[in-house]
Amino acid sequence: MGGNDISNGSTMDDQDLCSVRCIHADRIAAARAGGLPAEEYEAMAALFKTMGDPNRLRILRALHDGEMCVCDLAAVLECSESAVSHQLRQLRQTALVANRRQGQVLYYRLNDDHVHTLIHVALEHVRE
Amino acid sequence: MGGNDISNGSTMDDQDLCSVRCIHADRIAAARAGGLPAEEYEAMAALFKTMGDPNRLRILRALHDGEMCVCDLAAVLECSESAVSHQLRQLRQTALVANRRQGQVLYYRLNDDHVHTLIHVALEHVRE
DNA sequence: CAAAAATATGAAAATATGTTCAGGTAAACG
DNA sequence: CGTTTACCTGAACATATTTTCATATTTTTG
Repeated sequence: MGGNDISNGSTMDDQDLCSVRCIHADRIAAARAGGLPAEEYEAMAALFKTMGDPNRLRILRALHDGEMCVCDLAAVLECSESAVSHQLRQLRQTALVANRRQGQVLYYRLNDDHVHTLIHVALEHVRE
Repeated sequence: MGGNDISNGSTMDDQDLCSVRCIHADRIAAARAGGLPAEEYEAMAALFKTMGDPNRLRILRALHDGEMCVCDLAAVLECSESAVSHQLRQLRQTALVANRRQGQVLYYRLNDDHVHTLIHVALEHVRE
């Protein structure tokens, strides 16, 4: 931590704010160059974080079969409607679900096919 | 909440622990029947939760180009090696990364192709 | 074999997340 | 038009997560 310089053995066209010990400067530079913009990491993290809860996954799986209203989902998950509503908000904010009003009832549905794919791949990974 | 019975209009072969208001008993029963075992929701949630952090996503993206050691990753993420090590443990526990020892250095790599697919689909979703 | 280097680990502190509780909207229906 | 029904929202509490700091472990090197 004593201001140790990096063991630079190649070109570093990016800014070299590397104030810690470095072994492979080339790969570090490459990884920095190939990195995504910060907003995309944030947006993807928000998406995955939203899917990182068993109850929200249950909601998504239930909606896979067709649209459902809030109290239906509460019944499926066996929890309060308020809890479901809070979770649906997160799912809405990450564009995983959308809703449609019919009279007093709001019907929720999956927003697109990405959800199916994500759950399918995750299941494959988990089951191996 | 006063012990209201469900508006049952179809067969409910499962146990009916539905003590809350229900509108569409058919869909509730269907969703319950089509549900996955609890462990699979838990495992998938653990997977997505692990991917639900910008820094861990940066690690995964960096490893996409090839294996890296801990201090390299710390340099890329511009954070402490201890923090990286803690995050790598989570990534190991969800089988997203694996490592290989060469002398003093541990080289980390992506464990399988699921990671690529998940990140690819998530990016698509986020960018639309 | 002792010292150095790379990484792992445990505990503590700061922050984030999920649920419940108690109201608050918006639409329908008498 | 007021009441009912379905849903939303904010605050508060409990729990989980992330980072830092100090220390342990593992492998090389002199």
